[in-house]
Amino acid sequence: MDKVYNPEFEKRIYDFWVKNRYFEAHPNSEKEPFTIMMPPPNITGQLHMGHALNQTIQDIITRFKRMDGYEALWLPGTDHASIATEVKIVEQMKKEGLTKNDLGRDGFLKRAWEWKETYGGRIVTQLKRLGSSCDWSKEAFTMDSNCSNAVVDAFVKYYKKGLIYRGDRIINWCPSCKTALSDAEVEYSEQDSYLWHYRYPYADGSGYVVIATTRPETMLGDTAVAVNPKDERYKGVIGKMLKLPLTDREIPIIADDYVELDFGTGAVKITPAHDPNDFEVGLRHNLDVIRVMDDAGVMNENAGKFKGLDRFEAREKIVEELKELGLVEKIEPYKHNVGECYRCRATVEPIVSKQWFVKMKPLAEPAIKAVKSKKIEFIPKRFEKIYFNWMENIKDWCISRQLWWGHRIPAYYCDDCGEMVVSKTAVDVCPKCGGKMHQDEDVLDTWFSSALWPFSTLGYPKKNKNLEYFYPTNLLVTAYDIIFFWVARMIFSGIQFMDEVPFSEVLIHGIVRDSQGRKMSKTLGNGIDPLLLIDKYGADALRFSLASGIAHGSDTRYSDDKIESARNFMNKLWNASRFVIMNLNGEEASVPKKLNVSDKWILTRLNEVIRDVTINLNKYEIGIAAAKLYDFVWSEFCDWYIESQKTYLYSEDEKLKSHSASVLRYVLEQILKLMHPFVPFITEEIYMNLNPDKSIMIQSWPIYNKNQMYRKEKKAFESIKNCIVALRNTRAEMNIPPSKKLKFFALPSDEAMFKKLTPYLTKLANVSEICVIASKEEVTEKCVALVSDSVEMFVPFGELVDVEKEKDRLSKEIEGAKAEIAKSTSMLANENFVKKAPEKLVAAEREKLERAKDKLEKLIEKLNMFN
RNA sequence: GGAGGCAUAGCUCAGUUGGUUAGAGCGCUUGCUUCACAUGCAAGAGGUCACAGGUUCGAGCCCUGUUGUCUCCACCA
Repeated sequence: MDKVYNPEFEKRIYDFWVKNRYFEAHPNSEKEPFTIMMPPPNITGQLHMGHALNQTIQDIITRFKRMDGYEALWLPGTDHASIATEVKIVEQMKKEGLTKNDLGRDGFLKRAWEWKETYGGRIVTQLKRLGSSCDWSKEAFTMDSNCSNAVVDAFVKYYKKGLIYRGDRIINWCPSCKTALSDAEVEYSEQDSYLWHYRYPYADGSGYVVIATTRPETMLGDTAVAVNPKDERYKGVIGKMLKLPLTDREIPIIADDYVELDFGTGAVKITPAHDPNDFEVGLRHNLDVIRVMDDAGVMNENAGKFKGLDRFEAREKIVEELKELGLVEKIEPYKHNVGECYRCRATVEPIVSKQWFVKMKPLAEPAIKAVKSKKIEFIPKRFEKIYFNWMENIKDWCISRQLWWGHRIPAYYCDDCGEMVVSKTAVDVCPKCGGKMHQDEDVLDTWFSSALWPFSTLGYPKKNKNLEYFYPTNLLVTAYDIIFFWVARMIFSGIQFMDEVPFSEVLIHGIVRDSQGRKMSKTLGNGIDPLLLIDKYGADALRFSLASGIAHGSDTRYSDDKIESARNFMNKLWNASRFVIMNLNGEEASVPKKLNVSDKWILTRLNEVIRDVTINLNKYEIGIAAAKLYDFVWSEFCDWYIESQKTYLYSEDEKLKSHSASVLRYVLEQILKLMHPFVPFITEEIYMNLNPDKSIMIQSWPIYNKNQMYRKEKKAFESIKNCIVALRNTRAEMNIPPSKKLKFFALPSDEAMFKKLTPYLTKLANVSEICVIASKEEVTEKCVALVSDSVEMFVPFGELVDVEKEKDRLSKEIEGAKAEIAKSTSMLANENFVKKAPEKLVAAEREKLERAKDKLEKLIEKLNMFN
């Protein structure tokens, strides 16, 4: 083994795992399944830190469950990402001077599939570098035949149940992508703008009404002005006609509760074709719907002389003309939220258009119930509130997209009579009039297919063994940003088509921010490429740094320090293993019958860690488990156990050497197994070094063994640790060089136990001689005295002792002991404490007080020795 | 407008159901090339647990309020 940890073995090991098909899961009646569906990354995607975190968490859980005896399936795949991919390809074509229409639908799709073949696998290759143990034999793609069948099946079933309809509604329109968007696909951001106040003159010339608007260009589509029926200011004018400026139309003043009394002027222009609220008002009052913009956001023929102008140019022009007409009352600076397309950032335009919708209320109801009844639990729980809030206020889901890349809507229209048929298979002839049928041009929202992911990937709608065995799945692991897009929709889809919720637990994690806490983004250029980190530090170091310090649902920060620290930990594990291996002489990992105090201590601690880490992992407390392992491996196994064993390993006694080597190997192998889910590569490399051709990833998870719990020896060893620390401490304070061997007198409380522990003292505190005494009278030299629970130590430093310094030190210790006594005394003097606190605690407090008193007494004696 | 998170050492964060003198990593200071590891070892400095109340024998933890900060949802033209 190399002296320094070098993760170059990662690729070899991953290939080994894949070759041996260790990641694959199959229906197995002997075992319970544990299934995780991977959130499918977009085929346009490049691995980023968010993926790395998401993958690390899923892989830790999958590997743990696999070792813990489950048939663990982690099913991977990719998403066709309809809009994102189409945008990318169109951009690419633009560079060649091509447009979608140049290629036509078939030509474009051919190109899109080629693009998918070229780039779609890139993200998958990248995921593999993280060590993800997913079952690649089941890899799915949202547009493969399985998933596409599921989409068509779901659409038709929804339609037959009356849960999908087609109609003219106001939807969010992206004039740049030229498609409808769902509500979830619009992101709002506050922008500086103006609130324009205009005069709309009465048709009879008797004056005017002032309206306020943030979007002057839509005025050309106004079909009314609304006021609140309770508004005294407008009591008499309801029903009167207004002359709509810049047009030859007249529009009525109507009364509607929707209008707020105290905002703006109390009079609102109503544009049903370009505002969701106005659309509703329009329905209530039977108003005309006049679209003034086309699909590209350019003013259309209804805009009169403004036709052909871009919407923002039109805004300026209209304001200018109104000014000239003297109809502008005032212009106030105003901040308001503007909706943007989540893909291309263009300002979204609410537009009335004919689209397909999923009726949400009937779907939301059982989906809410599923979480309320705890069939599904969110971890942490607070995200359930967010989920309920969304589900309870949900509006119908616009699912049609005016794109080509995606699942084409399985609806067919007759060219002659207009008859519509929704069908799983192509319909060429109209069942009504025999005319020619053509398929709907639109495709489905990309999230329509992802909503089916937990069962479409397992072969739905075909009944099969995988679906039967692995569905419903156990756990979904995702960041909080796609709860609405994805998690919620999977829940109602699962209930709808499988009659069962798709998973029982949803583990929500945060996002990875930069070292300053900012979101990583392309525009900020603060993104960190995980692949570069893997090259530099290794995937294990990246995984461990991500796993450390994460808590359910909270964000985490990336920093170079963190990953370096993780890499150093890998180096520590590597070198500890190297040390153990170097000292092996054919020993197996075994626990001898007769154990010494250090063995009993490390075994006790090992079992405590096994118990705790198992509990933590079962609760998905990955950050806590990682911290416990880090501390145990570094601060206990390496710093104390390995160090203590040197006294045996460097002795001449072959039996002692061999005994120590066996236990070291045993504990190390248990550690490797506990660490494996977190850092699979290094643990596999070391394990195979110890056990050629045996893979660690298919070994059993360590089991807590209460027969290896030795409380007395644990206490004894820990107390000797304290003595050693005290000696080192004193040495440092007294400026005694570490190389100088110490001699001292010891007055132990339990002599037999103390004698068992002296070898460690000798080795770890660099002590040459310990003279066990029965009474402090035997100490004649000038000494530094140390008091601990189990032993009093008198260290003759001779000339090196600085009397004043030592007196200071003792005085400080005395102060500490006094403070402790004072606190314990007052606690015990409190009747309520003695009466109400658990007996165990009161007893512990009494014992503590006794110990402190004893210590104080001894310390005072010591101090007196100097006076 | 509504909902939620966070506030603990210089920085990043732990702190499980309330119970020793509140911990770790990084950084800082000091000393060590001790035969697994300088990606290391040892020692040290550093905290009014945001603020104000309350519950309790006991509060970093539970409750109420305040302040700061971040996020999500809704959206009044």
